[in-house]
Amino acid sequence: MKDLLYLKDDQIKDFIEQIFYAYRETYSDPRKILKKYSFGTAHHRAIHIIERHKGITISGLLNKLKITKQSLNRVLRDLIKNKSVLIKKGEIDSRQRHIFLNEKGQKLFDEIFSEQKKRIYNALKNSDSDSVIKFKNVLSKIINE
Amino acid sequence: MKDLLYLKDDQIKDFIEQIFYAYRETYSDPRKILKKYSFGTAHHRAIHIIERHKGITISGLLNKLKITKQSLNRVLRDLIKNKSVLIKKGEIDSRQRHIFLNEKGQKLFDEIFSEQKKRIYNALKNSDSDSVIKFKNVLSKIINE
DNA sequence: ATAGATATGTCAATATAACTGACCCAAAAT
DNA sequence: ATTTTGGGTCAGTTATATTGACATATCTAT
Repeated sequence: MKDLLYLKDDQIKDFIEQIFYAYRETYSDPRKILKKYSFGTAHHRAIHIIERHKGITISGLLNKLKITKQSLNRVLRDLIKNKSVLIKKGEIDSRQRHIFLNEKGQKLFDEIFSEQKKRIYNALKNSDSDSVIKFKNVLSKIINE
Repeated sequence: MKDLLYLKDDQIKDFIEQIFYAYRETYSDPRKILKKYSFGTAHHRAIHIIERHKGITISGLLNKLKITKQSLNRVLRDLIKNKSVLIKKGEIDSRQRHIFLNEKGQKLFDEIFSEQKKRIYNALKNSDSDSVIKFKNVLSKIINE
């Protein structure tokens, strides 16, 4: 029989609490850097996804961020004004906009990432690869539930 | 030599993105229930921590939530007005306030939790206990970095 | 060609949750 | 007796999101 002790409510409650802390800490590390550019976490999240999904469209970004287009628009306007982000019209479908980080944006991303990286890197460097794989798998299952 | 392939930047960037999704999804599941009571995620987080740390003081709560006392005060005022939360003066140090969920608050918590539980439970039920333990360990390391 | 659907942009008002800064009181610690 | 600590509160502001309405250009299907 399967041992389901680890699925007791208290364990699940702990996970819910821990997921909150992990998110909060991971995303608060680069706040000083963001502040230098007068950006906030909303800008950070957009930059992160644009870097990971180069050329993503507006609706693609909306699906990942799960915010309204009005909210996204404010963020993108700031990033465009700052010349961190470049928008290209779609070649196949010219209604679409493809979003890229330009050189300035990539440098900003790198600066942000180097702050965030420390926490994750240090957490993982003493873990075996099996732990890391299993961590990733469970995390994916939580997201795709 | 240790295999550090899994510590490549792209892998770490993925984790940063995944942690955001995991947090967002986990905490958006019970929003409809919260809305019924005119509460938001700020109230939810407070309720969760009060349930997990019964009798916690104001400063204890502030340390866990990492918000200002002005912010916490708004949330607690709402919870007290709603009669979900009970405040007791400290017996040893009467400046302190110990915070508890009363019956109504516990019922609200249970309702919220049952919504959140599904996601975590389903994610974990088909994982072996080793995966769950390792997930927990890595998560802890990320928080305590 | 035209009608409808889709992708995006934008105006305005509002909500939520946080912040800073300034004070206050009561009780504990020194 | 004085200082420090734990907590409460007023006022104003900022960051990020929302709802709702409407506009424009382009693509798709008939």
